[in-house]
Amino acid sequence: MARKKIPIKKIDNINARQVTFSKRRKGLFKKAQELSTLCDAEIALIVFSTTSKLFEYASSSMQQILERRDRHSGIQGLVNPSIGQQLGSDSLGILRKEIEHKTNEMSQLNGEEIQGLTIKELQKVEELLQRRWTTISKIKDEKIIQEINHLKTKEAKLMEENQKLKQSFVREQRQPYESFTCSSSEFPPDCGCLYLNETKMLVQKTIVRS
Amino acid sequence: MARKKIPIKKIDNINARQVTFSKRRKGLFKKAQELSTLCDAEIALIVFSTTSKLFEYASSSMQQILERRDRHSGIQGLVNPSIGQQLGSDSLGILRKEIEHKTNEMSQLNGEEIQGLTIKELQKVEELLQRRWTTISKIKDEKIIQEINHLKTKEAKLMEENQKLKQSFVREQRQPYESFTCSSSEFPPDCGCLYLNETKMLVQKTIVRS
DNA sequence: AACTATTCATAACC
DNA sequence: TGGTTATGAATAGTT
Repeated sequence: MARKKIPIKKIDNINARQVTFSKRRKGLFKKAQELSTLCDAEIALIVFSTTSKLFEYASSSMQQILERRDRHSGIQGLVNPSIGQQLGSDSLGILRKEIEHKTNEMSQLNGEEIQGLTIKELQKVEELLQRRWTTISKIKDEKIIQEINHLKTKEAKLMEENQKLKQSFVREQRQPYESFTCSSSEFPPDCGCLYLNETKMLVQKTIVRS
Repeated sequence: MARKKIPIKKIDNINARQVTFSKRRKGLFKKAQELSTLCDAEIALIVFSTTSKLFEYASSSMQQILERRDRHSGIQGLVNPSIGQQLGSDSLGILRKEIEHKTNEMSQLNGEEIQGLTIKELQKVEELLQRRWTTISKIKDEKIIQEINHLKTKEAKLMEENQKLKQSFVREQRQPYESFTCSSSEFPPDCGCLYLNETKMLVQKTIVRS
């Protein structure tokens, strides 16, 4: 964009690259800030130079934005949509909306009047937000577990009915019905295993690192 | 930057704001990509629109870049980074104790060394811990959803088998099988709840601060 | 760091 | 939305 057009590929000359990095980085950050202001968008920008120096910009709090992204990514497309639309998906849909709503609520509280607060007030708000988050998190977990329990109940009923059907065959002196699905060994059915895996990952994520 | 210079402040007209957002966002992402290519920089860009839609760019892997940033911001060697990957057999109890131990370790570490840290360092630690929390929370959710999906799959299979059994009755000129409901459906002590408790303990020990 | 000659991005208009 | 254009901004090369 200047005296000459340059191809968009890695600049060979180290010095030129360094200069370009400085100039363009500055431009990029300015653009990010402008977009954020003009359009009321929440923006996080992280840049590592070749020399591993870190530059970052965040329209609000970097921490907050990354968390928001975590949640956003976490909620999307987690549920297998091909199976059982009739059952759990509605409650999960509600759950999804609830989380979204609460999250927005929090964002608003954060963004609005934060400038006029004293440190003590900020501490209180911080505490409040933290508590709200735990509450929401708890509610969410409970809902999901309700869903699991509901499914387990249904499974149990189905299995029982299934069993009785098979027994009916036997009673009727028929040849035993040949089972064709549900070799329950293909997937560890029990929560013990789930819990184990969960815990393991938990340990890794918590302790290992940095 | 066009027909007229506009002031950098929130655009009032909602429609105009939306248009500007689209255009400038595109420009911003292009610039980010160019900087990354030209200068061999690692870049992550996260944008939330006013409508909470997420747009993101990462020169490599977003997760990787965020982790790199964590590492960069984090205090090095604060936590003992060694724990075995092995974890063959049973021993929920052992695992639980290990978590407890490690968690205590962390608390102690936090408590002991906390005096020697500057405010900036404390902020970084705080941010790191919170991000870890969200990460764990996300992983947990994914696992639980997996469990739900698994149960749904199982349910579908059972229903199918059930259906075929019933059809067999019909084919055999029998009276249609009469559906029934079963009263007690017992599932094992719920892993979700157990896990949840575990998580909350961890969260409390991890997050409580300042 | 400045300074332009250029190219690029984009505000307004369709 | 999706294109066009006149103009303001960004910047590559130079000093």
